[in-house]
Amino acid sequence: MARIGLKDVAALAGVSVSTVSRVLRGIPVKDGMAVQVRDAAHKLGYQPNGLAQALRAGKSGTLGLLIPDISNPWLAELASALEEACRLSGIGLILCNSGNRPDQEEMCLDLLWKHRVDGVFLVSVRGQAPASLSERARADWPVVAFDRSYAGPGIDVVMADNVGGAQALVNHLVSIGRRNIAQIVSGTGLAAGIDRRVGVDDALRRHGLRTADLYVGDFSYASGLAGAEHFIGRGAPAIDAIVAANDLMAIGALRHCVESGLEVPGDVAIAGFDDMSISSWTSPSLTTVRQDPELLATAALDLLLSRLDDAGLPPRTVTVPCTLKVRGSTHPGASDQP
Amino acid sequence: MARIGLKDVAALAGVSVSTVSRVLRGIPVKDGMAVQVRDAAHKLGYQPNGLAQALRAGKSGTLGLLIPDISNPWLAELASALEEACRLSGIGLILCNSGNRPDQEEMCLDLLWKHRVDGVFLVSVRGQAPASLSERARADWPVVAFDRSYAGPGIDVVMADNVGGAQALVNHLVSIGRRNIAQIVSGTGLAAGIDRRVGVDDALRRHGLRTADLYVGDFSYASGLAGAEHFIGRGAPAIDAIVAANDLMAIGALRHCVESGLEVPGDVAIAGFDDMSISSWTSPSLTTVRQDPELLATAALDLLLSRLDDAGLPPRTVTVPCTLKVRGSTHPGASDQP
DNA sequence: ATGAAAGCGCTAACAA
DNA sequence: TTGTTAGCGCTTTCAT
Repeated sequence: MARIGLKDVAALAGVSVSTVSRVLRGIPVKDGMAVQVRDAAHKLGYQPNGLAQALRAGKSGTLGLLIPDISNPWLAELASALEEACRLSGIGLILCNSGNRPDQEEMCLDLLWKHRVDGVFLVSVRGQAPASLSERARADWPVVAFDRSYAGPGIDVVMADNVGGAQALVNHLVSIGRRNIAQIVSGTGLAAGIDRRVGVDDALRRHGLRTADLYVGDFSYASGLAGAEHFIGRGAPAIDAIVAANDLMAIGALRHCVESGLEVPGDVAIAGFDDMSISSWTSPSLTTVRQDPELLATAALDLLLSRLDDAGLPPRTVTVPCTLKVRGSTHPGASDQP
Repeated sequence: MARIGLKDVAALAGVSVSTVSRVLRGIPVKDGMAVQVRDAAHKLGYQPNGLAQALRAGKSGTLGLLIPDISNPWLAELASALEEACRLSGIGLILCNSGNRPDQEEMCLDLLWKHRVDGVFLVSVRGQAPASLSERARADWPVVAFDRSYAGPGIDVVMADNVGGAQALVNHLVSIGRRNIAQIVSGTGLAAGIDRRVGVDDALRRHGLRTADLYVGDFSYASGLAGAEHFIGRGAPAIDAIVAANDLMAIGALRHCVESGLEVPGDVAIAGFDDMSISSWTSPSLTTVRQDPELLATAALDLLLSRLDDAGLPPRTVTVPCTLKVRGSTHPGASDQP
């Protein structure tokens, strides 16, 4: 059974394909003609072939999003926000997940390219542009990256104010009397991790303090668990606060502390970065720095749409502010704030 | 700057487009020709147009996945598993997220259809097939649904053994002495929720028990929180266990109990269904029934691939077994099992 | 207002 | 072995 095309509809309606095309595209035709054609189309269950349309038009009308790990709740929230922003603009969004594998990231870019998405939102695995991206750039493929280290010709960047957020967080910890602050940083090359560390170090310095202890994680729950174990594993902890470079690690650290019988925040305060919905589900709930997915998403979409309009635009970088969310893991009374 | 096509490569290499096409497709040509052509292609930065290829071939070589909520960690894990399974088979997978809105679900199906994915994995918002699906089915669009209520012509179904899993869970609770078991069920029309309730009710009956109390949720964390509040809100709880239809609700219930100062599992045991990675991050970690994403994913892919091979296959339903995961929320000693 | 025809970029059947 | 050509299904001049 062959697919139904414009031709079939035209035959049934007794007109030419161009007339059918016009009717379907809303271009004026003789009265009565429209209904007749639409009728035939409906009778045949006609569905336009988007491939042919896109091939003809030279664009697909959909955007792509590539994320490294769909199981990371914050990335899932960012994806949701982008999806929603695109929906409001009447644009389709398709998602690809690279599972944290650089090679798979290339494959996903190829897949999106193959489907000729008009532009790509890129959250990358590493702090280094995928090799194939420079080829694409040559072909004017608009890309918005969520990592400043990608900034380059034809690539716009949206990022949270990681440095400022981290500073605000440290100021908070100091204000509640913490002086021995340990850090769980990220060993991945991602700019977000680097900037957060810079922010923390900087703020500590301003308070005349230094990082009490350091653990290098990888943004995962497991590494947060390991980090806390490293800090408090042997005897009474010499630290009174742990700052993790993201919430996943903070939640891991929190769990280790709680399971070890420590009081949080009494013995040790714990804070993360991102603010995912699950971050307020812990007991105590997690103090964190929120990087708002909606804000990032709308900024990213604006960037992409404007570049779609004018490919000659210079590379731009937009920085979105963060918000400190004080909750139970640093402030006993604030246990249930959203 | 025009896009580079086969024609341009052909011109540069001084051959015809078909020769270029052959070289790129690995079809034997005269020695030396291949390198020369490949060279030209590389020099021009040629990238094949997947749209044209797919249009020509009548298929895109990629599959689609439509999920209702990317922020649901279990769905994210299912998506990962499908992605991985497809990757191993050398097939591309693109994802769409309907954000739990039925209208958006239709739009996503349209989007996937527009991109002419060769088949679709569908996790639906409701226990009712999207209207547009029946149109597609007419056009031989292979669909694998993760909900038995979608079973129909041209639609295969993969599901976990929800009834069996729920029964095993109740047997466990009874074996540890619980007799007053409350249920947080799901009010959505999804078959999974219905089946789990059937399994629980059935197992209770076999033990000569009945549901001690019931709350109707919606598979969300918030509704789990509300459910537990409903059960234990007023005075001492008359129940000694809570079974939720999924982990998200169980985690909500767990948090409410812990925050209320109850001992878990001492005062009340809590169990869920699904087994997401975050389910073992709670304190105590959550007893649950695992429906394995890998198992479901490989079964679903098998179904889809076989139907791609032979569209005439009758509708099939595959049921995958579940595994009881006993952890700290029902069994104090089991706190850290994976 | 409508139809014929060119062509988007590619592959495959057919010729040479 | 290689080139020519006819479409895949659609939109869009260009004639009519």
